[in-house]
Amino acid sequence: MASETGAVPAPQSVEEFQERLRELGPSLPRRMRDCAGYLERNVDRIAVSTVAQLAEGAGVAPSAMMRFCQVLGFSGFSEMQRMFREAYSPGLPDYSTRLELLREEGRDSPSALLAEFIESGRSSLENLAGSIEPAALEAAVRVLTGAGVIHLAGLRRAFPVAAYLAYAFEKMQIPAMLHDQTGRLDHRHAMRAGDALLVVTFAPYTPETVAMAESAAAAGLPVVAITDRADGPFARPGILPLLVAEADFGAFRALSATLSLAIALAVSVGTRRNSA
Amino acid sequence: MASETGAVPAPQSVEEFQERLRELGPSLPRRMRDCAGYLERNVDRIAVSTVAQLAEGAGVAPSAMMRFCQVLGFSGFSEMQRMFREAYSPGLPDYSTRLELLREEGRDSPSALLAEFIESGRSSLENLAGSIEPAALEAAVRVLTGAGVIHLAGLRRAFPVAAYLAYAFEKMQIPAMLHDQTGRLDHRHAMRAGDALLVVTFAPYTPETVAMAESAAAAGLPVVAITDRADGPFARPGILPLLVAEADFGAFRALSATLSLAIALAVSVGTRRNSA
DNA sequence: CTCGAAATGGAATAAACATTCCATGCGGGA
DNA sequence: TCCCGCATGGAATGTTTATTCCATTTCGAG
Repeated sequence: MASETGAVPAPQSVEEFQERLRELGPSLPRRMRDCAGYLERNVDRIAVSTVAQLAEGAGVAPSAMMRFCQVLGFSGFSEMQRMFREAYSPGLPDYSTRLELLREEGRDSPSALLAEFIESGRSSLENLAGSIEPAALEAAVRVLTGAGVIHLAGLRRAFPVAAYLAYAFEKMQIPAMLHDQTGRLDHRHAMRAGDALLVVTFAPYTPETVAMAESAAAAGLPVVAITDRADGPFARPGILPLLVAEADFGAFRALSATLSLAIALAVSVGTRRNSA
Repeated sequence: MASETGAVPAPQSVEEFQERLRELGPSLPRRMRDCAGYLERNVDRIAVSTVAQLAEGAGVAPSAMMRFCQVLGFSGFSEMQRMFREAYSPGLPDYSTRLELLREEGRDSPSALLAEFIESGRSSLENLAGSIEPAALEAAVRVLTGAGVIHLAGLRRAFPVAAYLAYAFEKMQIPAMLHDQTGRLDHRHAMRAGDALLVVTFAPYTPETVAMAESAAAAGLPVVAITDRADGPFARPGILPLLVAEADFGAFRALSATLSLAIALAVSVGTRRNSA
């Protein structure tokens, strides 16, 4: 019985586990597929649940869940759970403890404030991971890769993002121009056919930035907009919105998610252009 | 037996739990103190361990660990563990699954790249939470709160941070000046007695920024430096370094931690100045 | 429609586990 | 020094949980 088809070697890590789930997902009988689906969507619960709880969540009998573990190559549920319990630490090992300690410095202390910004940054990042549309991102990269000069616009609190994009493009030797309104100079006529515009702006939108996006779109240039609302002034043809919901604390936000998105966009474009 | 001293109400959340641990830590018998100490340092393992495992880790008998749970106000270990297992979800519900999905778009896809930046951002934030010195932060806030004009310097990849600080201070109506080197104009003589300088720079340091910090320090102005290495040019009297280790992915970093620190600093200063 | 193989759910069994109880040890006060 | 009371560890117990087995159902091929 050693060389049977079912004698698979059993996943050694959470990554292998997820891979296995998806690779044999479709070829499985119905109840097994229910198990696979539920576990895939609730990997994080495996370490802290009983067979019965997971089975109920998946809508199957406990024995079905058991058999599923064995199909995956484990000797049983316990062995599988052991793997998850051991791999459990890296998540937030003493992260919340650290935050706790920072907060304890006092209600209005700088440390407590920092803890809040760290926390909102973290939740913004998680949110971004779940809400970004890979297809939209891919489309944006394609548009910018094909452009002659990439024009960058972003003012007020969006300015740091635009500035960082300008730095990154320059580093990668990609033609880009930052429209920073120095001297109130409006360089919109620097945008020529074949160029593209990348704007960054959040509600309430800065009029100058919106105007620039509209004039570019009217001229037929492709426009990519990093923004925070789907119903803003960028819901019109010719403009490709990339949504990022940044959690703010008080009147300010830490821009973690926005900058991550921006830099990923820039590096993708850079990689693709320089390898062509 | 309702009004006995030992009839404590039992913690309802992880925070309350930690608080309770610390408040009755010193007053406990030896073995109980061992339990408290070990649990405090391994809060994250409680949800995924058995009594026996925790007891062994703490170097006590299982029954001692049991009694400790009851001292805390729980009916037993199971009740305590239930609390931790339930409180466990909010952290990363399907966060790692989302990242996994993003990565699967393809090795060099924009989504996969974004996932990497999100991940390094998150780890930078966690790192910052653990490495920041509340005392140093407090000192920096005090220095900047007492200053006349706050001068801001940061070029190249540090420029977005300096720019965001300038935006935040302006919003809060705090006198600040961004030294952005437009027109190669060096405004260092705008720094007068009573002012302070806040610089942002990372290794390899931009010479202009370093020079500005040195000239300010030489003139006796207080200088706060947001930077990434303790052994840089800011290891000298008169300069207060705030260290932030930003994980970078490839040649770029997402600046999440740096910006969080910067904005926390700015808001702290703003709050304190405007309430005075 | 019929047969056979695979799948399924539920009940029975076995293992792991939490919890309690009690005998023993240890330290502090008289 | 002796005694009392609390603290402690280990064994016994009862409960929860995993696991296996088997009767029944479902599905697909002929």
